[in-house]
Amino acid sequence: MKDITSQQSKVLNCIQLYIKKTGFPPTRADICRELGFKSPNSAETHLRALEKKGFISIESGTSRGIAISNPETAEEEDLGYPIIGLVAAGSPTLATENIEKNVKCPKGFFGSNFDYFLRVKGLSMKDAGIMEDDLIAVKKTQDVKNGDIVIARIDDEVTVKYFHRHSPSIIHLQPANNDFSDIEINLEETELYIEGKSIGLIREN
Amino acid sequence: MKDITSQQSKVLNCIQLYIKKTGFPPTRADICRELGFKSPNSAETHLRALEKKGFISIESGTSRGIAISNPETAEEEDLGYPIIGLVAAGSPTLATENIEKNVKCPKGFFGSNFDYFLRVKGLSMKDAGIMEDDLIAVKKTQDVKNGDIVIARIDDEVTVKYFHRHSPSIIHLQPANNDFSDIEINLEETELYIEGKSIGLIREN
DNA sequence: TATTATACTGTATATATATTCAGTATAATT
DNA sequence: AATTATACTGAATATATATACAGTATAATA
Repeated sequence: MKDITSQQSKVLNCIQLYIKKTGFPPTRADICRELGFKSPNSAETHLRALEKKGFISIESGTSRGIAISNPETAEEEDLGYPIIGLVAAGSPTLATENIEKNVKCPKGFFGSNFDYFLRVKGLSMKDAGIMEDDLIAVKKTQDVKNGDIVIARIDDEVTVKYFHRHSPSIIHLQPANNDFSDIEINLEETELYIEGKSIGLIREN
Repeated sequence: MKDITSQQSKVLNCIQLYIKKTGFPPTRADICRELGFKSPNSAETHLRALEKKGFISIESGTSRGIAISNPETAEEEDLGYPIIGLVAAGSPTLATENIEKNVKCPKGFFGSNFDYFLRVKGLSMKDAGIMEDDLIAVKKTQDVKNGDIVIARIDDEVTVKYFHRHSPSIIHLQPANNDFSDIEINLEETELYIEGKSIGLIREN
C-alpha cells in the first residue's frame, strides 16, 4: 500500500466515520461539509487519489459508490509481538526464555511490518529520542542504509546505534549521545551481524 | 420487533447482501433488479414497511439512505484512537477536521486507558525523548502531579511540557530542552487549561 | 527546467435516485 | 362489508449526486 498524505488520511477517516454513523458512504458534498471544503471537486480529487493508492474503490456513475478496501483485517488471533530484553551479552533470539511478554499490536502498526520489540537499556541513543526501557519495533533485515537505526551484534554483544558504512569494510556504529563514542568496525577483523533495524518506538509511562 | 413477511424478509436480506458485497446500500432500482421486481415502487413500499416495523431506517431525500437497525450486532468495532495534530492555535478537539486518522491500538496498551494521540510539533521536549512527529498517548484528565508530562492550553495555544506546581497559584511548565525556557504561569493572571497528560508514546519511522 | 502530485475554489450538467401518483389484485382484520 | 396490509406494474418528476471543465497555487520530482 502506497503512502497516504495527511489530507487524504483525513478524507479516508471521514468516510469511515460517516459510514459508522449513518450506515452508508458520504457523497462528495457530505465530505466537503465534514471537512470544510467549499468545492465538491476537492472531495472528488482526494477520492481519486485514494482509489489510485488502493485505499478505496469507487463505483463509477453510482451515488455514494465508495467502498473501503479492506484487505481483510485478518483477525487471525494474534498473540502479539514478543518483547525481548536487550541483554548485555547474548543475542536477542526469539527463544521463549528471552521473551519478557507478548504485546498485542495491530499488524502494520508502524507502516511496515516488524518482528519483535526490543527493550532498550542505557542512554546511548538519547538524542534520537530513545530512552531507557523504551520498546523499539525491530524489523529483522540485513538491508540497512546509512542513517538507519540498527540493532547490531558484535561478539555476542547487542547494541542499538546509527549505521554508517564508510567503506566496503569499515562500518561506524554511532551513538546519539555525546557521552558515548563511535564504534568503528573493520569487517576484516571483527564480525558484525545486523539483527535488524528500528522502524518504530513505543514508550510506556 | 414486529413480524416480518417473507417478501419483506427477502428485501431485508437483499439489502444486507448488497452492503456486504458492495460496501454501500442499494437503490430502489437495485433491489428491483436483485429480486425481479419491475417497478421501483415495489421496493419503495417494502422499504416503508420495513422502516415502520423497525428493521431499517430511511434517510429521506438521500440516495441509498438505508441503514439497517441493528441494536444487537452493536459489536463496537473500534475504529481505534484518533490522531490529533498539535496545531499552534486552537485546542485539540476531537472534531472530525482535526483528526488526522484513526490508529487501531488495543485498549490498555499503555497500562492506563487514554483518549487520543497527539502529533508532536517542535523539539521542546527533546531531552525527554519526545521528538517531532511523535505520537503522545493522551489521557484526558485534570488530575496531574508534579513531574507529569502534560498537554496544556494557554490562550488557545497548546503545548506539551513538564508540570510543576510551585505554589497554589504559580505553575511552571518546563521544557526538556536547554534551548527553551520555563513558562511561569500565575493562575490569577493567566488562564491555564490542562487538556490531559501523557501516558505513553509512539514513534513511526 | 518541465512535469507531476497535491490541494483547493467555482460553475455547470447529465443522470442517478427518491418519491409521489394512479392503478390492479389478494388476503387478513375489524 | 369496509378497512387495512401486502404485493405488485407503470409513469412522471423534482432533486440529489457524480463528474467534467476551467482556474489558482505550492511542493516535489525528473
